[in-house]
Amino acid sequence: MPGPSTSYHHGNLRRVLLDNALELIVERGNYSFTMRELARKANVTHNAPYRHFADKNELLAALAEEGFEQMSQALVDECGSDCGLDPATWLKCLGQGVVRFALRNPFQYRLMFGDALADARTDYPGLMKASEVTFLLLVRSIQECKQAGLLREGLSVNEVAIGAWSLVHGLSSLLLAGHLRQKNETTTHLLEQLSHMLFEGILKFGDGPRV
Amino acid sequence: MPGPSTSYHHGNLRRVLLDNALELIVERGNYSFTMRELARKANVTHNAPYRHFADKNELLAALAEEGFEQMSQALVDECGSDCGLDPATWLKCLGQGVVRFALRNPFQYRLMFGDALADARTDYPGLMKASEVTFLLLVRSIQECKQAGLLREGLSVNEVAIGAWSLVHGLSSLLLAGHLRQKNETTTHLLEQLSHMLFEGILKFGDGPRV
DNA sequence: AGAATGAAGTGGACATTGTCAACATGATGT
DNA sequence: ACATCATGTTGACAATGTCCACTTCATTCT
Repeated sequence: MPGPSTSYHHGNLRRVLLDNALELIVERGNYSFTMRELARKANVTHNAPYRHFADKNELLAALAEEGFEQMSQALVDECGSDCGLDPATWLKCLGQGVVRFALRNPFQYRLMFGDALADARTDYPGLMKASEVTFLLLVRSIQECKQAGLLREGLSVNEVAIGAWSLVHGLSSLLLAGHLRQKNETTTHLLEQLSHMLFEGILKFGDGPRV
Repeated sequence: MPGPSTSYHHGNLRRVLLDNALELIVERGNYSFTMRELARKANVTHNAPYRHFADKNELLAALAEEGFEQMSQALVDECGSDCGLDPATWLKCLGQGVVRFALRNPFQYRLMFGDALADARTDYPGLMKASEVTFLLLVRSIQECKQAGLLREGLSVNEVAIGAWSLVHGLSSLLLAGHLRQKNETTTHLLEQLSHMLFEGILKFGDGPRV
């Protein structure tokens, strides 16, 4: 039963903490919130949050994990969960989907790929797992390209996957960090040009998917 | 005169703070050092550091700025400060130089491109300037390519610059974050493959620089 | 030369935070 | 009915960032 809000046990604290944390991150553009602050916002004493997260990093890791899950979901929604007819088109959709997700959810994306967790990332198996699932989507689309004989000679699936991820993540990252003057070109135009560039680089017959 | 270390005025505090901060960052892999800690390490009272940096962020920004300056210097050292004979070779050298700098100075690179400063980046003009100087190196090499008639039809210098930066920064970032299993392939082999991929994508005659 | 100004460092006070230990509450299972 | 254990509470403590008033010293102005 959805609880009497006055009960001794909150019953929903973990979720509330995560939601409030993300809200504060978005509001302020940084990770400066404190655990005690979260406790106050949830009408709970200063130590209650620590029953759910050992420290702030563990909470951030949980947020990042959810971010990967949302991104995977968004990609499947937009591009389907496997190659339809044309694997190159699938790859293109996935790549552009990543950038769009980043622009739509800048703070989650930063959490997922940024250095807030840095080397500590490997301490959170759930997070590692969630990120690998996402990566695998892109890898599979490239495997399909290879099987369909679309890749240039001498290119391994792994190399192309790294190249595609680098391009896509690099663009997202630079856009979010404000390193790129957005100039006149709309983002969608830019996405088209870069997709084209990549496909010229990796596909046998250049020119990318004929859509 | 280089001072008696016992004098009331430290005389060199700013530099010492920066050096010690970077040392702590490298040691711990995060930005958890405190200002008071830096003060103790420099044999100075807890408020002295604030005469040089308004807060921790300003200190981090200063470190990032020096990082950009070092990277520019490294690139010029390795690749020269302008196109020698072949602009495509220059571009290739610069791109690979960025990745190598990132791998050599992972913590500085994270500081420069990571989200420690995030949106606050624009608050530090010196940092913005230093980063633009670095970016300009790559842009100039691409302008030279364009002038030499090497670029494919329909590709603007700006678009190619964004593509090249994205690829190069994305790779560096993913490598440092540990998102890529390094697998068998040595990094240098990977760099060659990705360079090749990019050049196939942007150059008229594919195949990249003939070196 | 001597005074004045201001940059750099000191010292103390205070609210806030993370952390630890002991305790209270209530849901769950046998 | 009772024991157990996850969840939340309470109180204490050292460390931190921040504010303010004070000191030291180098530079500049007259």
